Amino acid sequence: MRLPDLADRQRQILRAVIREFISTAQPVASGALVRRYHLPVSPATVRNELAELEDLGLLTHPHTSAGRVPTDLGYRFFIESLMPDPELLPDEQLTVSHQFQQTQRDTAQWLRLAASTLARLTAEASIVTPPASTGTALKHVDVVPISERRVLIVAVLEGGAVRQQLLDLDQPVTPDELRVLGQRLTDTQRGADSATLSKSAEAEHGVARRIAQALSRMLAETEMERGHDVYYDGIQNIMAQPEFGGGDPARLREMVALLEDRTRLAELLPPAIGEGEVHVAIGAENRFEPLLDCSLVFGRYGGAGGVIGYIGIVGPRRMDYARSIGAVSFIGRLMTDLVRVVEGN
Amino acid sequence: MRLPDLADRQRQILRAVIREFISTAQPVASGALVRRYHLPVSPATVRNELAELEDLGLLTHPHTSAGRVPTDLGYRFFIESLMPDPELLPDEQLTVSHQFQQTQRDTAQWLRLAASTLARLTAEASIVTPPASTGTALKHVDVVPISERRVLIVAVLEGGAVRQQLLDLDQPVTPDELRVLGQRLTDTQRGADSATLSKSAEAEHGVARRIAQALSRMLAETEMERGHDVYYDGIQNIMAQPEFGGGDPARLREMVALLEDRTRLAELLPPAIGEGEVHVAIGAENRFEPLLDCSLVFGRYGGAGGVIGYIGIVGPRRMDYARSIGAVSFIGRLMTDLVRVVEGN
DNA sequence: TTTAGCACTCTCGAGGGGAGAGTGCTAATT
DNA sequence: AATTAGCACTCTCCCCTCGAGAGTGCTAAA
Repeated sequence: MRLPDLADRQRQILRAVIREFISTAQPVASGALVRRYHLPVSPATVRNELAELEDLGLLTHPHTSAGRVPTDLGYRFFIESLMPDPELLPDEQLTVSHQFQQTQRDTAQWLRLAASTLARLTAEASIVTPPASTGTALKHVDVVPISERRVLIVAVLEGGAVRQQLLDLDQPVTPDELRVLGQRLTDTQRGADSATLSKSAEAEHGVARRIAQALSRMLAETEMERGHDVYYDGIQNIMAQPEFGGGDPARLREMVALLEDRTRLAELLPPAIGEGEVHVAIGAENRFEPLLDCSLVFGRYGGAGGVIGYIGIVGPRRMDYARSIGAVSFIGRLMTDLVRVVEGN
Repeated sequence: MRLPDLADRQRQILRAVIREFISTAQPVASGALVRRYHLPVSPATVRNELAELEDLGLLTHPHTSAGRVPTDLGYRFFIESLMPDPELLPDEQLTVSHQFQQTQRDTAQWLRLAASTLARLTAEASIVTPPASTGTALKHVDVVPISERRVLIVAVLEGGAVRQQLLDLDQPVTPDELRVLGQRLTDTQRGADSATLSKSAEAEHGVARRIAQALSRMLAETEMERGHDVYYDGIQNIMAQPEFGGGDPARLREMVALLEDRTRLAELLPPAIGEGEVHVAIGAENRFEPLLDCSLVFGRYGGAGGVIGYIGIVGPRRMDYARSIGAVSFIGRLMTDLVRVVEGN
């Protein structure tokens, strides 16, 4: 749908309506508009303009004698050409950066922090997926003795993720043997995916074979698992929104169910986002029925080494898009930097 | 408060009231009781008994012409002496055990699985804390080269947890040197806590010192952090409960806020639970105001090596206590086994 | 001790204004 | 031609009432 051209005054009025509705959650009346935005015209004039904006499909009426409410198209217009600069304030950026630097350099913690920061900044619910390399390749293997016949296999993946698994052996092995074995596997299997490893395992014997097989399984699970450990936070924020609190509690429950179901959650992500872009899906643009009254603001992070993840927020359509886009964009850049550091370049 | 003695018929009626209220969420009437539980007496007789149970403090009246509702004491009595065997069904136990065995042997995954299983089994919200050893002692150190001047320190702790951290070095180091260094640190520092390590670090020089300091910091953060990565699941379940859906949405929001705030969440846990016990806090027995209408069912797992964690569920007072206790107890035993396996004995 | 009968109480939902808010239209004004 | 004042009209929301229904407590009989 092409966005219409608007006269200056109409743009000004549309912007005011959306601002007002975002902050009050109530249909906006012509009188209130004149009063609060000091428009140099009378309510009657504003009403005429509002009627025209409605004809253009940018606003609606809940009922005859109610104020105006933005439509999906109205929000879209706002985002495309009325919205203020969405960048976060410099001191906010600084504070957030600091928090990330102070956190232990551990991927899981960064993801948790990203989710909670995003939720706090925007006062919406946030979603963060772990960085997943398209290949999930092996980077380093370590075999740690736990007891005489039990070892802990630690695999470091390209994306910086660390996977570990216990393995019971059928014969005792010395720590030295294990160290050598880990070294050899690291040297020969660096960059392998689960299929390659599975093939290599057949050329091995005894303990080495068991371990190679275990590694292959670990990689396979990691490859499958992408999207299964999504981080989310700020459910309380969407519960605080008047449109959900006052309305149908079942609808709200479905939304939370969607967030809690990690397998469905992955499908929420828009099919393809370019690097550094932020994608906004408003209301009915979403595929999921429980989210018809919601908007998603999503971004992608990472990218250089094929390792990417998604971050985003979910909130009511009536959301502060400038702030949301600014926060998603900023945290996305931060996460991209972190992924680069972990990747080591 | 001491629990009163009851005649057989009163016990039977109290049990029926609680069962009925648990399944319908509506005040229970004398007539319905007679009809549905085939009591061999008339509603009038039941009414007399109900009045007496009310005098004993086990039931209440929302208003004059409403049915009976259990009090906290009533639930307590039910749990202590009316409840059926809380053990899960054998085939349920089998299914759950299987799921745990099929999962990758990784602590974080187990915790996630425990939380989601608990939520699914009980249809309530679940909380699971990671196993935390009282000492958080070091078990194994590995230093993985990432690039010429950047290493990944991997520390395996007694509880089976694996912590990793990136470190930038001021001089290049070869992979062989790192392997030797990791080996030496593992040998000399096994069992150390953050304070011990910090002292040892002062005796080291150059790269080894930097790494020992980093290790100390990692341990310190892990020691502090206990309770900061609590797992929870099943928020949608409590949202589906009629007492919350129909009532005050703000109350529900506060509950979710409590669950999402990991620092406060840790305080929820009852001060001391014995090994294998399951503790039930009903309604007003909770310290937190938003949970006055809720019950907690909590258990402890682990224990042998001083490594313990907590699992539990949160739901409305009107909860299927037998099932909840059975589920918490069973998953607790499962987790205890897993911790023992990870500890290696 | 149990039970039938009955008056009494309380909730809940439907129905009925009245107040208030806001629009759309028309006609006057700039 | 654009703007505005004035006004009728519409729709929601809240409060009130009232009757139906459910369930109890009490009394007196079995």
